[in-house]
Amino acid sequence: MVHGPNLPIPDLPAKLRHSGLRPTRQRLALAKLLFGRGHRHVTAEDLHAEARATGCRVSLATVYNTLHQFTASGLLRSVTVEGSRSYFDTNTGDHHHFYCQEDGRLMDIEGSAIRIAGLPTPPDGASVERIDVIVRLKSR
Amino acid sequence: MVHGPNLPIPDLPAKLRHSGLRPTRQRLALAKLLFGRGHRHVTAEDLHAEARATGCRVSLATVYNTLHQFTASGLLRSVTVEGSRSYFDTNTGDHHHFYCQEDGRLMDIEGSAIRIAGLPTPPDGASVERIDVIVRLKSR
DNA sequence: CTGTGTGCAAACTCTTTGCATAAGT
DNA sequence: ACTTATGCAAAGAGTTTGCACACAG
Repeated sequence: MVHGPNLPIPDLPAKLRHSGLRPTRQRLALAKLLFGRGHRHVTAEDLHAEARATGCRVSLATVYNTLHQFTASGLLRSVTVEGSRSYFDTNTGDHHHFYCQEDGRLMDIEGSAIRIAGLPTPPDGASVERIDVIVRLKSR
Repeated sequence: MVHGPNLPIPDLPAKLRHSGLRPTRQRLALAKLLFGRGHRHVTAEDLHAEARATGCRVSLATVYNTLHQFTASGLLRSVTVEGSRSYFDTNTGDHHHFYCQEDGRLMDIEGSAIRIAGLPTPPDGASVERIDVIVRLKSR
């Protein structure tokens, strides 16, 4: 959790403006859902459904556009765990994921918790951009 | 590399039969491309194109079916690196991947090379099925 | 023969795009 | 006003499915 349950909502219009995005009604509504409290992992469909449920009229295309704009601005990070769906993660810091295959849920693993040793040097001319660790879970 | 460049081709019909799959012309042709020499990372499109190039008449649907059957039988393993494409890996042993984002190429990292420390205990009722490490590369 | 596998084309899912309309500054 | 964002619907990529025909045992 980044904000406690009842802390003041961060200044979302400023956050968007700071990323060069106009704080439109739709973007603000989506930002509120995404950043309003704690970290989240959402798919476009998830967020679209949530937005509609809270009465915000927004199209799925706009949700996709917005998620990509937020990702490009560094407000979100995308997580790939399986082919079909794309997940977007409000935690843009150093961390990894548990992935529950049964229900398709993601959980953060603190980046500082995991230490990776013995990584070979990358091929010539290439450098490491990021390391993603996905711990796939099955229910026992 | 698992077989040297000119070692005898493994007994593919037996390999398939052992997995409960009838060694049909198409499956044998695909198995030969996949397992004929060394480890490979292919997409369905890749394999389909290769098969056609070597004169094997096989449909894309059959390539998908075959890749999934091989995966279910443990002859292949699927690797997810980004939403759109699915990769299939002939290396079913313990290992991880370099992923070159520019050209979409995968390279194996020996499983014994990497050591992961500090993994938190999985949530209650869940156990670790597999850990995937993807080292994303950018060209420098 | 008998049942499994294959090819084709159509369906399906998730995602992106084009263009007219609406909204922000 | 002027520019950027949105909605809709259609297109697009990758993958899957249904069914008649073909082939392996």
